[in-house]
Amino acid sequence: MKEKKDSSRKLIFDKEGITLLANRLKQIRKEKGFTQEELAYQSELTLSQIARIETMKTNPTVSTIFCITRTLEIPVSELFNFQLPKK
Amino acid sequence: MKEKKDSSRKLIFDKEGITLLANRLKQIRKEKGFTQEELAYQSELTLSQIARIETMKTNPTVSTIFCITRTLEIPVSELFNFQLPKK
DNA sequence: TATGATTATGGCTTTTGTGCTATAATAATT
DNA sequence: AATTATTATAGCACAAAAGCCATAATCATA
Repeated sequence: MKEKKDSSRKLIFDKEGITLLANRLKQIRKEKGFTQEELAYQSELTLSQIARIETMKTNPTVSTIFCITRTLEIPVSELFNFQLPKK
Repeated sequence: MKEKKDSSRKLIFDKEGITLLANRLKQIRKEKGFTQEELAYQSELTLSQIARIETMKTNPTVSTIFCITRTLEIPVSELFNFQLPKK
């Protein structure tokens, strides 16, 4: 039988926002003196996941962000303290 | 052959943070006079996804959040303007 | 320049986010 | 009370997040 392709389905990957987030994370992490590995370990995430965020390879969930900001001891809003350009 | 169970693998679902986010979204959406459907449509998301966020059924990605804050015309940090309790 | 530390990447797997499509439940309005 | 608008829930499919593990690449610094 022919299957539906449903190829119109497209998930969002907001490159601009993800880039801004990546840069902000890298900046704050260094300011706080964490290596990616330390941040990962204390946040109970993997090193590869931290690296993927900082290199914009992934579109993290808010729970992941919450873990990170808890470790960095900053308000979540501080990690998102950037201007998202309007579409 | 016996297979590895790998049952230790657990993804994060930060219920506290997700609850705070849900409440904040609902509040701001109403203040701005959007229905869930209007917010979904203008954000190019589905109604079910907006409902799932507001009812804490999902752990949204940051790209989804970016779409929403663009529609609401607020900084991302405003949606995260809450105090995440430390673990 | 070699060595160690840190960051980046890649394959594979499992779980889950999100789309889609209905339908049910609840709130407003007439 | 009956309609209508809005919100919530549910099942299925697919794409992707994130775990795990290994290795490559880059950066410091002795």
